[in-house]
Amino acid sequence: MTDRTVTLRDVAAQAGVHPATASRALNPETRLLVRDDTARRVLEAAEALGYHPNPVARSLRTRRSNTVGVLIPDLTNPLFPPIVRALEDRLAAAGYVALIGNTDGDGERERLVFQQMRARHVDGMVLATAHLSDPLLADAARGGLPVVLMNRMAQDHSLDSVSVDNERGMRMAVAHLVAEGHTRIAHIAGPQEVSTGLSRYRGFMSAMEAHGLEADPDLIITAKALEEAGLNCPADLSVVGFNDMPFIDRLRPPLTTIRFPHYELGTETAQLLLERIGGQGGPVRVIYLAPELVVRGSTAPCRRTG
Amino acid sequence: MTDRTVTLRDVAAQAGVHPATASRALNPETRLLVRDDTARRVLEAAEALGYHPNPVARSLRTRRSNTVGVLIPDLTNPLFPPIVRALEDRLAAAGYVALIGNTDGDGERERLVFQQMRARHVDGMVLATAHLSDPLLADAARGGLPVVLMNRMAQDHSLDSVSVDNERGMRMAVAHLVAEGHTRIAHIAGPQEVSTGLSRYRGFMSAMEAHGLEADPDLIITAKALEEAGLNCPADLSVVGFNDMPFIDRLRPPLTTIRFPHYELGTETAQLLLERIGGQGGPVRVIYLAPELVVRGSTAPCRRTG
DNA sequence: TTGTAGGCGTTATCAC
DNA sequence: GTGATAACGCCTACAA
Repeated sequence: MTDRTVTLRDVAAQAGVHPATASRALNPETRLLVRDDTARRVLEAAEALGYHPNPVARSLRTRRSNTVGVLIPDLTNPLFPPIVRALEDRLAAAGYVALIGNTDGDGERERLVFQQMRARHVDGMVLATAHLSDPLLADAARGGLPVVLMNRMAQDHSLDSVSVDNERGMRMAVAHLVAEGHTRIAHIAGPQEVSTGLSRYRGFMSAMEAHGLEADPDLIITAKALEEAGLNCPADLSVVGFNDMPFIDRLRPPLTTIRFPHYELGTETAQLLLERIGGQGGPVRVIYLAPELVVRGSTAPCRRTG
Repeated sequence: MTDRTVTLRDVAAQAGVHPATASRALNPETRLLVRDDTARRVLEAAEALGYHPNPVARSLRTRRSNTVGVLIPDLTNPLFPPIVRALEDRLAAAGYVALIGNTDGDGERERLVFQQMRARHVDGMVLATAHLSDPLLADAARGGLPVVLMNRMAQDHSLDSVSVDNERGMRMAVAHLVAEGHTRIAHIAGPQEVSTGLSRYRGFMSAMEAHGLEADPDLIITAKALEEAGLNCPADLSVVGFNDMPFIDRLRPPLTTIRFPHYELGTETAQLLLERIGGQGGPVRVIYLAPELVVRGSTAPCRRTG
């Protein structure tokens, strides 16, 4: 039993048919073109020889790599592991593998990695990076490469995207605080150049307005170091965080958060991309996933009100 | 400017040479076989046409995929993102990409994913999974597929491996507690079937012995729910954790931990694998990476002693 | 229903 | 130094 890799010819020879016939028998899509017992013979031969089709040869022929590129800023950002895990699970179920590229938010690296992945002939791309230049995207679209944006949207809604609903999440946070009797509500804002930061700001402002509260400009803060200012949470103030994470319930006090369905974000993205790769057309889809409010110890009724 | 993919023939035609010559000129390894100005002409033509070699065709011909399989239990285990990130960084620098497979510690899935990756003709494998059957490993070895174990070792040291030194880490933990005056030291043990659990147990026992302390069997515990038993840390007892993590310094009290160099674990593993893929022989290498003690608030001098 | 033939894009082995 | 040729393993018109 030598270890030479067994090829389609070997299977065909063993089954006493032509390689073309063996190919047809082995491929579920074309099996019906071949007589039943012939097919069976081929299948048996393949099994007996331990035949595995060479995906490289197949790719060269079919011009599909069963491979998908995924661009993220940084895998060690705790946001991404569940997303990537979900992507890989869903893709694997469809016979695809993901090539992960970390860009660290560097536009130049994004460009580079994007092109390397195109060079590797990925069948589609998932983009979770913020700065990717639109020329590149337009280029990909023109070349017919399916692209799905993840947790990020095209300004003009010109591309498929799957995101969590940051604006809605922020409204839930504000509503919760209002329900606890709070009226002086601050917003510690993230960078406004990326869509998540902007959505949250928008959500904050619209929620404040909806509740008839004034958003004090002095309470829209960009730094993040006020816990140590001698204030006690939740006695002196309530805090709602974004993005639930492991261990965040072990802080003192446990942090009330808006939890986003990150795993599902990956699943939905993969699903949409697979449909596009499969040739499914249709209008651009912009999908939002709803967040959830997880109430813990960092929020409490307002003392002045309660 | 039609969008047909530009191939080597196109470049050759443009440069007025034979495709074989163009190939030689384009490949750094063989460029010296071609006359300088010819090479330059080819390079210019390639540049002008925006030529990118087709890696699939190249793989088919050279039987190398520039691809590496990585089997881990679960990417969402916070241990793995830095490791995987490091692997990908180092591999990317060498022109390789990683295919990640999550196995959830399920032996059957491990087998399956392993074989799928072989079928995809990966050039090497990184295995961070515990249960992989040795027949499979032997099979891979026999087939000449480079394999490096990560954070796991072959019992008989028959395979390359890179691990953090759990035993040493445990000895550091015990030594720290002893230095604080503690003598009644418990060990909350992980599963003993995997090498990490066993190494830590061994380290614990040897350290206790080295310090002339008796390891009370009642204090070797496998469950993990004793913090809520009305004990105050660090007043009533000191605690040392394993595996430093984000946010673990925000617990109350901040957890003293043994920190392992996870990023470096990935880097070293990738490095070793790349060398093996590159045909570098030599004896089996078993590499250990040293841990570090990070003292925080969860350990304090023993009251009885101090 | 099955066989024939050609090509996917590249590189390796010959010649010249 | 360069060109011709074949082959990597597979798929798919087309012909029989």
